[in-house]
Amino acid sequence: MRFLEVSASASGGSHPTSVTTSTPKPKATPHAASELIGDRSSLGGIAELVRGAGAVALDIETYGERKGDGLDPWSGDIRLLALCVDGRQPWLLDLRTLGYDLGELKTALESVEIIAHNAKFDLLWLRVKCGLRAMRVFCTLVAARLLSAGTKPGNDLNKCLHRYLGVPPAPDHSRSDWGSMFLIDDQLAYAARDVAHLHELASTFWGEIERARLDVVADLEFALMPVIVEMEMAGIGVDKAKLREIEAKARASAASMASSLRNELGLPALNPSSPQQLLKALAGQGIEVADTNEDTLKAADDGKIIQIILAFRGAEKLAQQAKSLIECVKSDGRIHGRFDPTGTATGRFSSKDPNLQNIGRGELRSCFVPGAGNKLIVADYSQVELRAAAAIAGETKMIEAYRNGVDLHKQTAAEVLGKALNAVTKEDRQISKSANFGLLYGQSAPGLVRYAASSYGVKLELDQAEQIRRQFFRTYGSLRQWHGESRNKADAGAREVRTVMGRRRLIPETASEWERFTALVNTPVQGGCADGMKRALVMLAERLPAEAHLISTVHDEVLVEAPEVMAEQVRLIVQTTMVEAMAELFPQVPIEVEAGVCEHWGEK
DNA sequence: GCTCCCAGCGCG
DNA sequence: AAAGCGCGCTGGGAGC
Repeated sequence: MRFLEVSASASGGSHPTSVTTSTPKPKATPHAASELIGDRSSLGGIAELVRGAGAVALDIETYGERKGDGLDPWSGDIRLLALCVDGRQPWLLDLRTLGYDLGELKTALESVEIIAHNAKFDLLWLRVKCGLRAMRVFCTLVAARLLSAGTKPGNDLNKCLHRYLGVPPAPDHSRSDWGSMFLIDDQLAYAARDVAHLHELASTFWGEIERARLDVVADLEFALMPVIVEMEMAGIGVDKAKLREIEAKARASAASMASSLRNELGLPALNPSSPQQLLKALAGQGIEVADTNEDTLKAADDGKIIQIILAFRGAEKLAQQAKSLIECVKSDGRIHGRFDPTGTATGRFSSKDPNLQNIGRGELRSCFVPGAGNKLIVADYSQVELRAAAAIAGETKMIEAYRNGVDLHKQTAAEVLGKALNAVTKEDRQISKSANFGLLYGQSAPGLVRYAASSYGVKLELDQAEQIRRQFFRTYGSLRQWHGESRNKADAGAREVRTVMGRRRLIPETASEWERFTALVNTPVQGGCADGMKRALVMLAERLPAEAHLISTVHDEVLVEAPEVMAEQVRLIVQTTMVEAMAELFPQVPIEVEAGVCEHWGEK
């Protein structure tokens, strides 16, 4: 199958670590003797040995003022670069003495496979500080996560070394002071130990990956890693002044809502951000509710207080998000959020610092803008999870609709409500939209009522919802059959589920039958689409002109920044590449991508 | 003063 | 009997 070849050029298809079993294993000796290298004349020799080895284990230690958890290459510095080729003692390079120009060593590192635990972290720093562009990567953290997806065994290096190689845990010095004039022996021993076992760990992992038939998806993840490093380094431009305006406005609005709330309730000390206090205050007004979340409040709407509470929350959330975005802007005026391709159980990305995958769809998105002379290309898959589900279940009725260019939500409305296609109202379509997305993953009738209300503002009676649900599965019989099979597997105690690419999610022994069922129907769809998106990103990195950059991705959406003069050309590349990448995983169903050239993210 | 968990909510 | 899934961030509040 062609999709097996996606990473061929990037990761080489074969891993040196997997064929080194004939060469002597690294001697896991103590490393107290490791000394710091601060002399540039050593770099050439090290480069030569690295080049000859074909693969090098790598780890860095960083320092600088950290806000909260974070330390990033735009405010911090690399102190130590630890390298190790198989069978030799590690080298500890003092970059504070050597500087960031690695000379021949840079090109050597770019020509070999780099083995690291959480390689994306190290590679981002080395990319920003030293200009290093890794070509081939083996990340032992990614391997560990692919093997353990769906469970939480703890995948930090200590735990992996212990679990897979039986190496006893050692004290963690990663957060010690790496900026001081002299590093103590414990620090050096720690840095050396971390890289010393990586060849053996990678070799063991590759065996496990192949045994679990996760090699295809591992190759994809490894090929993706340098692409994500480039994306994080590029970052995304923001209009800071506009963000400040939004924050100020939202904050003022929240304050005014809060005070009118205190007035209405006669509670001058009320903190409307406290669900506890709110619950009590509402009870005082005769409004008895189980909790204060949005759906519950809407259901108990008195026409006055509830409205103010919701308005307060909306304004508060907006102010918060704007504020945290402003704080995330680095010295280059851009936001360099983190994307974690193996941050979820299903294979989707997670995103943090800031989370760029939950930015409100309102005015906030218009603050994300291209740099001078550039445009944004904003592209997203159209209803991709529904298409994937149709392909997986073999639901010809849906597939035919897509092939014929029929509006699927409208068709579902017509079928489910027993109307003619041209008699379907806007509200009918909205109901069907929530049915399509919710029922797909096992949503019940009461769940459908809630979902329709909160996501689409559609009021639905329970018996209506039950009717819709029945009719939905009567219409889409193959979908019902797929659910039935999944139900049977769940009842039989299924312990894993896979995407078409072979990505695996383990189902814990302790999972209930219901949890098994939802994992069984959800993962192939969500994870399968994630696989397709990741293939698209790798292919895009190869196809985009050098002046264009991937800058963000949100599950089914991609943002690219490109010079205005080539924006249209880039738009076309993005669109066709995304379609191609996904279609190869789900060839049964047409895949569609909408892509536009935009002045800001909110423009769609 | 710090750490941890929960409720609530933003997105796909 | 009843049940959509997947995330990260924030403030409140409890506990140390």
